[in-house]
This record gives sequence, C-alpha cells and structure tokens, in this order.
Amino acid sequence: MQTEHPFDRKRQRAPSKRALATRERVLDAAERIFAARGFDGATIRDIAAEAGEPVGSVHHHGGGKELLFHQAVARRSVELSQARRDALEAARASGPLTLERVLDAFMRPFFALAEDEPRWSDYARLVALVSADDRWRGIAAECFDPTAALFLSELAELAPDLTRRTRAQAFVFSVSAMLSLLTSQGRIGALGAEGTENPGAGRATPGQVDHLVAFCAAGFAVSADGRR
Amino acid sequence: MQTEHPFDRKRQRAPSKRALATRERVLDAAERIFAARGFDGATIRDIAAEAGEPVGSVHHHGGGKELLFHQAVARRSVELSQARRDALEAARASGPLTLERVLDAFMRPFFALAEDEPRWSDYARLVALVSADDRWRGIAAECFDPTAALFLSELAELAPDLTRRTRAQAFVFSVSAMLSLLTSQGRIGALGAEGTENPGAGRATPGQVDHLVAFCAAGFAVSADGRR
DNA sequence: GTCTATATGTAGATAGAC
DNA sequence: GTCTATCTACATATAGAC
Repeated sequence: MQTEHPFDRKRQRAPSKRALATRERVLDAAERIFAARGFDGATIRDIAAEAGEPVGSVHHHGGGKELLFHQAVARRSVELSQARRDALEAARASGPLTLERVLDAFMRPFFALAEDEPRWSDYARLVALVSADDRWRGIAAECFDPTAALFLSELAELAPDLTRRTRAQAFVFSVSAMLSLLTSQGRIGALGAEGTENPGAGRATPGQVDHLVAFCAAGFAVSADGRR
Repeated sequence: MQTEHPFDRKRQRAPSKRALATRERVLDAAERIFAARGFDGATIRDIAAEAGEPVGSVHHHGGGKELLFHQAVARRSVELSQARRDALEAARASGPLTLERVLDAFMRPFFALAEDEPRWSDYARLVALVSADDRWRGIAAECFDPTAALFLSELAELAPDLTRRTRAQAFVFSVSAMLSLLTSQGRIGALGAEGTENPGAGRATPGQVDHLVAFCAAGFAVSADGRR
C-alpha cells in the first residue's frame, strides 16, 4: 500500500493537477465542517459529503482526522501571518508606531480577508477553536505564536512599563476580543437586541473593527499607567 | 417504564437522600468531563467512570446527554448570578457606581468562587463552551442573559453616549477577556514565557483580576469618548 | 488517485432483573 | 433507584479492485 500522506517527507513526484484540485476541495470542506461543528462534532463522512468526494478520498488526502484538521488550520496561517506583517510594515512606513496602530495591523487584516472571502470567516472559527482548546496548543504554537511574538515585541517597546506577563495578558485579552468579534456576531446581536441586525450576517463592519482596536489600545494604555 | 427525568414536570415524591447524592455525583462528574473534553468529546461512559456509577445510572439521572449538559450548566448559574447581583448591590451601597466598579462586580465573584472551589474553574470552562457555540444559545439565554442585561443597563447609565449596539459589543469584548483569563492561563503563560509560571495552575491572582477590570473599563471609557 | 466494500471499535440509549 | 446486558447506529480507518 501507498502510505504517502500529506505532511510526510517529500513526495517522489508532484501530484497531478486534478489531484491537487481534489485536495483543495477536501480541505475547503474540512474547513467548513470543522468550523461549524468543532473537531469532535465533525465527521469524516460530513466532510466527504460536503466535498462531494467518497469517504476514502478524504482519508487519502487528509491523512486521518487529526492531520486533516492540522492541515486545514495551517493552510491559511501563512497568508494571514504575511498580511499582518505587511500591515505592520506599512504602518511603520507611514509614521510613528503607536499601540493603536500596531494592534490595528494585527487585527484588521483578518477582518479585511473575511470581508472578501467567506472562507476566511470559517477560518476564523477554526482559529477560535484552536485558541480555546489546550489540545491544539502545538498547532497554535506552530501557526500563530511566531507572529504573535513579533507583535508582542513591538507592543513591548510602546508600553515598556508593563511586565512581560502583564503584556502577555493584555494581548490575550485583545485576541479574545478580536475572535469574539470575528465569530460571535450572534451574541452581540442578542445583547444589543432589537431590529438593527447588521446585514452581512457574521461579517464585522469597519466601524466595529475601529471600536475593537480602540477598546484594546485603551486597555493596553491603562495597563501601563501604573494602575498595575 | 418510569420515564421520570430531571427537568420534567414535578415528581410525585421527593427523591431519597441517597438518590440525591448520586445525582450530585453524576452532575459533578459531568461538569468535569464536559469541561475537559467539550460536549462532543465527552462520552457518557467517561462521565460514568468519573462518577463511579454504572452507565445506566448516568442516563437515569441525566436524562440523556444533552439534558445532562443543560443541567450541569444550569446548576451553578443561579449561585453565580446571585453572587454578581450581591456584588453590584454592595458596590452601590458603598459609593457612587463607576464603569470600573460595575465591571468589577460582574467579574470578580466568578474568580472569587473559582479560588475557593476548583469545581468553579471547571464550571468556567463550561460557561466558555456555552458562550462560544451558537448551538447552546438557548441555554445561554436562559442562564446568563438576564444577569448580563441587568449589568448592561447599569453600564448604559454610566456610558450614555454609546449606542446600544456599541455597548453590547464592548460588553462582549469584556466577557471574552474575562473567560480567557478564567480558562486560558496556559496561553498567557506560553506568550509571557520564562519561569514565572503562576503557582495555582489555572487560578487567576487578584492582581490579574485587577488588570482585567482596568483593561475593560478603559475600553468602555474610550468607546464613549467620541472616538466612535 | 479514485472508489467500493468492509473491518473494528465505540457511541448513546434502553430493557428488565433485582 | 440501581445495575447488567444488550440493541442499534455510526464512527474512523483500511483493503484492494480499477
């Protein structure tokens, strides 16, 4: 049998164009189903049905449920990290960095991507799943920690009075708030109540992102203010 | 067969003392297992083993997996809500309310409970699960929304310039940050890095709670500041 | 690479003796 | 109320023809 799985050491030959397309469809389906039902709630069969592929094909390309999940998370993480780094460089080029501008560079690219491509909204749910469950700390460490560390070191220069731990804590608060805006429009609606549901069901408006960034920047600033 | 399940209309007779104790042990076990593995990751058999009860007993007292989960969440929600309302009244009695004091009344009781009883730390994970998954919106609406609405109306008086929606959003950011501190000490540690892990693995220090409250209060204040 | 068929385990739920 | 045994369904994973 041919146990050549993704994430194995290099293949002998490049896969065919058709095979690559199948692989992409499997990953797209996995992204949607994992996002909607969580890792344990999702089944390979659901994913196969969503991809319009036989069950065996999902195993072949996915390499098992855990690896499939890992792949789905890792796939877009490079583009996300790059968008964040680019935004940071753009901010640096256009004037002196501030807490607010650094946080904006970290957060806004995710919303910008989600606005164009609904797939990125599903991906946001995946990121939230990974962030919330210690079971996936390894994946988070691989896919997100390096960029987080980069931004954290920028924030350190802008808020030098904070201890390392307090800074990490403020950053975790900020990321949690960001993920809640990416994934929990429903909760905001339920509490905000009455008619004015936002149109794009699940997509944040630029104004909401402004608010998020301002909220977190203020939180960072007060953390430095001696207050503690 | 006797289909008398919890949450059914009233029973004919009060259950025996022994039966009540069994029920409590089942709920305790469910709380721990659901907290550790999530709803779909947990199994009735895991819960039975944790409770030291036969599988059938868990079904009998739990009334099925979904109802068991519902019961586990609902059980402590009354005490939590009461602690929050008491803290709000205490704050009101001891001086003029501020954003910071209201948020403190909402957040600190949860940490205070978790500090004494580790069960409350498990419960915090349950609350986070319920908050993160739209599948449980009904439970959240029943167990948490009323108290959230009470605090939100207090916050409305202290930040009258915010729109209803912006206020709800700031509140969701705050709750997300609170839950991240209750459940994600690991992430804070991973980003804060180096030695100084806090001792009580998973319990927040009062200083961390101070920081959380200050962070969120500052966020609320800036939301009102015209900034948007 | 793709697809059908199947192996093996384990899930939630229930029946019925005690 | 408690406990054992069991029903039925569906999970992941694999084998092997094409």
